[in-house]
Parts: sequence; C-alpha cells; structure tokens
Amino acid sequence: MEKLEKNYNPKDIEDRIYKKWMDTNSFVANPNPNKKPYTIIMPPPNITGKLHMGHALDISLQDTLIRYKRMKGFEALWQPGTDHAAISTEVKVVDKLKSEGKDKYSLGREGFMKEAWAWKEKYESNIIEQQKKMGASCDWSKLRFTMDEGCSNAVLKTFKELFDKGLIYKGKRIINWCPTCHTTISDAEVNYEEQDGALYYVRYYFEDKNISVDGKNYIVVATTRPETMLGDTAVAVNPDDDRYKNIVGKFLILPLVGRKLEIIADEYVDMEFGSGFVKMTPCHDPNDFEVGLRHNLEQIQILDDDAKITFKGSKYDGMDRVECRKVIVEDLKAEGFIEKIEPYRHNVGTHDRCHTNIEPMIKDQWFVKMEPLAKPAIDALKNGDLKFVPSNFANTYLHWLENIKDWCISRQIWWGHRIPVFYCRDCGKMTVSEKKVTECEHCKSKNIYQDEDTLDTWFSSALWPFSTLGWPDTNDEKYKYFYPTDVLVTGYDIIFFWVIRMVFSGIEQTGKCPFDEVLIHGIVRDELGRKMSKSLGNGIDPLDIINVYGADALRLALLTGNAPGNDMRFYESRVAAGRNFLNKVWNATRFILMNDTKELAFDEKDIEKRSIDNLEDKWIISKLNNTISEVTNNIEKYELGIALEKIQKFIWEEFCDWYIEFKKGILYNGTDEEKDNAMFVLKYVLCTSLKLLHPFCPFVTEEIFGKVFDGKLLIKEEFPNFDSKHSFNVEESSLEYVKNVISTIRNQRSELNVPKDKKPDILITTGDENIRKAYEMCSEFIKTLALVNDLHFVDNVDSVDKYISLTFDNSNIYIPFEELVDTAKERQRLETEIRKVESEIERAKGMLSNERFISKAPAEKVNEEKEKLKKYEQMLVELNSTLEKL
RNA sequence: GGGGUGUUAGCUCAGCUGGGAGAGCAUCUGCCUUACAAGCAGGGGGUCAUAGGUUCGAGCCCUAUACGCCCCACCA
Repeated sequence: MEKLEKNYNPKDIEDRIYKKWMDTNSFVANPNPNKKPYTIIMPPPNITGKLHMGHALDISLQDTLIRYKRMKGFEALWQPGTDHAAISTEVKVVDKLKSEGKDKYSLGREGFMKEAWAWKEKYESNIIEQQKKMGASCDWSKLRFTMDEGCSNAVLKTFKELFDKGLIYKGKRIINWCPTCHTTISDAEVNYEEQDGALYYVRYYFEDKNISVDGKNYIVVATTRPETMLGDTAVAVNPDDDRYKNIVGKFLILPLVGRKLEIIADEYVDMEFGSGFVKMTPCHDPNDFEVGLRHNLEQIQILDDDAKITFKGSKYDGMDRVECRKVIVEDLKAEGFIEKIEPYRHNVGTHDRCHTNIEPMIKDQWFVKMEPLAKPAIDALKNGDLKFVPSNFANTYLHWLENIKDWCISRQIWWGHRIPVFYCRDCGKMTVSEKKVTECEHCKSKNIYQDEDTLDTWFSSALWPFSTLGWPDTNDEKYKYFYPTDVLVTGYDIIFFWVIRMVFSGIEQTGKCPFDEVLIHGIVRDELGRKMSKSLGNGIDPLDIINVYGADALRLALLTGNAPGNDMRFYESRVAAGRNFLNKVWNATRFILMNDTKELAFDEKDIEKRSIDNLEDKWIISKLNNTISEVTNNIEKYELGIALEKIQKFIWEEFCDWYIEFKKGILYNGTDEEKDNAMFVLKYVLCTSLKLLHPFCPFVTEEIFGKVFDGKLLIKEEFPNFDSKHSFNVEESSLEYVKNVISTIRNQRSELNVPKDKKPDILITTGDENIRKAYEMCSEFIKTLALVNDLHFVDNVDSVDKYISLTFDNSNIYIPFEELVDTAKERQRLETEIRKVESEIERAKGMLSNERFISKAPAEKVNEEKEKLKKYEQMLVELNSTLEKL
C-alpha cells in the first residue's frame, strides 16, 4: 500500500480525482425504476461572468446535498446549464465590438447574433471549468443552455399558450426605459438609489387673471424634474383639500410653453407635501400616467429613446435631459417663474445592470398578466406544496406575489428569444406561432414581418426546471422521472426574479410546483461585511483560494457555521482552519497506513462477524453510530453547518485525540491478534468517517479512500446508516468517565507544573464495581495519557497531605506529588471544589423542593435532578472528608 | 409607509420542537511526545441588547424600548 506524504496537498489530487469521477460516469443520472429520483436544478450561471463566492457557496450546498442523496441510494440528478443573460451579454458583446471598432447596427441582427454565439461558446466553457474546480458533481452529459433548441421550444410553446389564454397581451403602458441599454426593463430590474437633487418650486399662472389663491394669481408646483414640464397636461390637487376646492376645473398656463392646463382633483395628491399642487406628466411618471388614465389627460411624449428632449419647434428639442434641466431652470428664473429652489435628496430609479437613471415612458410592449398566475403560486405555498427553508422567506414570497403588477417581457435587444409574433402589413393583424410563419393567418398575405423584440431573460429562466428535463415533450423519460424536482438552492436576492417566476410558470405549464422546497442562502460578504463587488474591488476569487488551500477547504469554510438564509463574512483564516482539519484527516490516515504493516485485507462488513470486545472499541463505534444518526438528521433538515460541525468534532476530538491515542499502546506493543483487531476498528472508523465527510469534502475523502481501500470509489459507496446493534451506552459512559479522569489528572499536572518524567503511582478508592472495572480496563490509557506509573486500589487513604486528591462520581484519586504539594493551596483548591459542588446541590435541591416542578416537569427531568443531587451529595461528603484530613 | 431580520466570548458566528451557554480565529501556559507545529496538552474569557410577561423552567415563546441591517413601496 502506498504511504502518504507528510502533509495534505490538494493541488496534486483534485484535478486527478475529478477526472476519475468523470471517467467513471459517476455524476450521470438516468431514469431508473429501481431507484427513487432526487433532482436539483442548478441555477444557471450567466455566460458573462466568472465564478464568484456566491456561486462557490451555491455549489457547495448543492453538491453536498446531491452527493449525500446519491450515497443514500437515490438516482440523484444535478442538472447543470448556463443562462444567456440577455441584456448583460448584449452589453458585453457590444463593448467587445466597440473595442474592435465595430458596432452592432453595422453588423446587423444576424451578424451580431453570430458574434454573441461565439461569445457564448467561449465564456460558457470558462464558467463550467470553474464549477468543476469546486468539485461540482453535475451530470455534464445533460448540460443545457437557456437558448438551446429545447429551451427555445419551451419558450415558444409557453408564449403561445399564455397568449391564447389571454395571459400575454400587448399594450401601451408606462414602462421603465433604460436610455443606455435602449430597452425596457421590468419593475424588478429597477433599483432605487438615493441621489442629491433639488426641489424646484415653479409658478403656474391662472389663465383668468381674475382668479387668485391667497391673493396671488398663480399657484406653485414643486418638482424634482423641471424639464418634464414640457409634457405637463394638467395640475392636480387633492379633492379634499379645502384650500383649493373652488379652483378645481379652472385653467393655468404652463410657463415657457403656454399650454392650457386644467386643475383636476385626484386622491393621489398628498395635501401635506409641498404646496399641495402636483404637475401631471402622464408620459414620464408612472403615477401621473395612472392619474392621466382616470382623467383622460392628454399624453405628450417629450423624451426620445436616448432620453433627449423631443419638443418640436422649441430650442429644447434635441437637448440631453440633464442639459435641458439646467436651461429650463435658467429660463424659468429669467422670467420670474421660480419661487424657490431647495436641495433635496430623493430616490431615483436606476437600471440594475448599468446604473443609468431609468426613464418612465409610454411604449407599446408585451406583458404577462400576473394576477391569474400569482394566485395558484400563492396557494402552492399556503397548502404546503412549496416550502421555504428557512420558512420566514415565505413572507417575502407572498408579499411580492400579493402585490404583483403585470410583467413587461419585451426587450429591445437582439440577444434572446425573439418574440414569436408576426404582423401583417396588409390586414394589420398579428399571428402568434411557435413555428416560423410565412403567411398571415387572417388574410393569407405573405407580406408579414416578425416582432423585432426579444423576451426578458427571466422568461426562459422561469421554465428552467422543466425545459431542461425535456418539456414540452411530456413523454420525455427524464421529465416523467425527475420532474418535479426536489429542492431549489438559491440566494434570497433572486426570490423575486426567479423563484416566483419558476413557481407560477411551472404550475401553469406543467400543473405542478417545480420543486418541493427552496433552500435559501445568504450573501457572502467581505471581512468588513460589505457585499463583494467589482466597483469596490473587494471580491475574492474562489479560484485563488482553491489554488492555495484546495476546493475542499473552501467548501468547509463556506459551509461550517453557516445557517440557511443568513449572510456570512468570508475570512481566509476560516479556509486555513478547514485546510488544517483536512490535514488532520490526512494524517490520521497516514498514521493508520504506517502501522498497517501486514496490509491486511479489509472488509467493513466484517464488523458484524468480529467480536468487538474492547471498551474503547465499543465506545468509538457507539460514538460513531450516534454521529451517523445525528448527522443524517441534520442534513435532512438542511442543517449542513451543524452536520459538518459534528463530523469534524467526531473525527478530530473523539477519533484522533482519544481513540488513536488509546490504540498506540497496542499498535506498538500488542500481540499480533491485538494489532489486527485494532487495525480493523481503526480502518472501520476511518472508512465510515470518510463516507460521512465525503459530501462536504469530496476530493480529499475520495483520494484517501482510494489509497486505503484499494482504489474503490467513495462517491459510489453507501452513506452510513445508524445501526442499533452498534450502540453501546454502558461502555460509552464508562469510557467517558475515564476520559474525564485523564483530563482532570492532566489538568492538575499542568497547574502544578509537574515535569513530564514524574510518573506517580496513584491511589484509587471506589465502592462501585463498574467504576473499578472501568479503571482496570483503561489502566494502560491512564498510565500513558495521564503520565501515571501505576494504579492501586485502596480502601482508604488516611494521610492526604502529600497528595493531590481528585473526587469523581463514586471514586477518588490520590496522587502523591509529595514535595510539589502546597498544603495551603491544596486546601484552597478543595474549598473551591466544595463551593462548586455545594452550589450544584443547592440548585438541584431548589428545583426538587419546588412542588410545581415535581408535578409539572416531565418525570424524566425530575429523575435527572434527583440523580444529580445524589451524585453531588456523595461528592461533597468525599471532598469534606479529604479536607478534614489535610 | 409596509414587511423581514439581527443584537450570544476580544473578532466572526452556531445554538435543532424551551430543560445546566458552543465553535473557529485571537489570547495565555507548557511541549519539536516517532500521524499531524497546518500539531499536542492545559487555561482564561459571556447577568445571551434593555424592561416587562408567559412557564416548574427562557438565549430560545409573547409585548415594548434602543441601536443595526435587508427587502418592498416611493411624496411630486
């Protein structure tokens, strides 16, 4: 058998192991009637980006779950793929063209698409390679792309069906326009940013010079965007505003323009704000648009697609919106229309991709009618078909759905799914079809053209859980077997964008909620708690971390102590800690291999045949068994951080710090039979521990497993199961007792600075047969680990002044440290001990004398307290007696 | 304005259905003990934000307060 290097070095092994998994088709999942399916659909990363810490966390969680389920005997499919990321990609490709001196319009639609596909080919493979570095065990043979043929078919079919049901419509609505990207965006893509601006108070004079308010023949409107006054078509007041009731219906003259504006009354106006008058610009403000519909106001568009002013016949025509604001304000000032200007900080909508201020505009766009779709999605949550982990995110989900507005799905870009609508130049009607149409379905004219727009990128993402599994072919074996999927793992930041849309699309198209559970994770932040971002330059590249510490260590850092839904800060020191743990596992293995001189054949199933007699063997097997049970429970509840903590604690503390130390005696000096037995249990525990750890740290565990167990593949092994035959409660507590004895002796040695070579003969008194047996069985451990020469059982110790006395539950130990013992200090120590025990007694007594505790608390708890009281009372007697003898 | 969430050791965070406060890092002491110094052994350090309440019993449940964060809506 190979020996291991002294230290674990991930670099040498990770790529090799990954290749091994690929070569053995270990990630491939196919419909299998003999197994239960388990499916996770990977959130498709954008083809624009590279792997960041958020992905790393996402992958760590999903890969752990999928590997666990695979080992649990499920046909576990982790479906990978990438997203075309419509606007993001288009922007990047446009930038790339620009750097080459080209632009998209001169290339034309077809030429541009060619460029974009080339981009996709290049960047898709990048991100996939990076996912592989993380150890992602996706079924790469099923790799999909949101714009591949299958996904495109799904998009077309969905569009057509929704249209036929009247759930997709085209209409002139106020939408969010990004002047940089030259496209509409949905409400969800608008971010509000606080910006410094000003509140301009502008005088609008009455048309009729005889009308006045407060003795003035003008009113004052407050606005943050004076340039939009060019599109004003009314001024509104609140109908309950007593100050202005009598002027509703009167007319004002728009400054600089001269347009007649009616004063209208609408609930929308807040009487408290500003002067109580609001200028109405229906074309460039969503609220004004709504008011405008109620009052039939004229719509005057004053901005073009570049957000330049379009106002024919005026000097403002063609000005940029920012420039125009300055000029208009100057003009207003010059003509005495400005009452005052106040600095004002307010929220401005910006595009989440490019941060340009968005412009509300009225345009003819495609929308999805949300109300009928939202309802079943709300029901799915309420009736339990859909669960969130942690559950509080259900509120976010519901709140969003209950307040949902229609979804603008058309985009004025080229990279994406082209809207399958064809217009007839002859009859003017449209034809919606999944297939390419060459003639109008109404008048049979061939003079038709396709809608120029493409669909919002989330339209195809919404179908991802089933479009990747073969839908719309409902007879596809994958679809029938793997759909609906089991759990969706994603960050809380895209619940609105994605989770909601998958749920309502899934229910609408397939009749089923696309997943049973949604596991939500938080954001990975930097050490200062800031979001990692390009602009701050505080991002940490997962690949840099992997290069230094390995993917397993990174996974550990991301998974330990992380609770679902919570943000976490990334500390490199945590990765180092993870690496240290893996080195520990590595070295435990190394130790076992070094002592495996006979290279005995090992079959873990022999555990059933062998007689495991030693106390420490039963203890470790029992401990391991409990760990299996707890860890399984934790993983099933998505408590991966807790599960991992328990595995680490078992391996490091119980197995390495205690069990291996216990076994050294036998390995160095035991008989052949003893050595063989020891080697078996060591390998058994190692083998089982590796299985427990594998879903979390796949690379190292696979590497080690292969070395110890003759090249067997760990990924294909069964996850350990709890077995009641492996529970040895009595032996477990006996050995815990001895551990406590050893620790206590070590503690005293340390406190007294006892030199290592001073190995005393200790005296033990106990009236308990079982405890005496435990001491006897573990005498070698006590000798080597507590540095004791020998153990002597005595009935009584009369003179204790040269001893350190240690009192345990039903036993005492006297250590003759002689000249090292300072009687005064020893007395003090005992007194402290006594006070501690006394307070315990007091506590237990207090509880037990509380009648309501006795009557109301579970009997189990009451007994527990009684036992404790007995134990501590007995210890107190012993301690007092020792103190008296001093 | 609405909703969510946090306040636990010096730092970052766990703490499952309420039953004697944990981890990692940091720190202190002693060890290069032939698996591992990326290590071993031992130690110190917390009125679990505050005030009430429910309960035999509260870090955990309820109410209020303070400070913080996030999301949604967005007042021109």
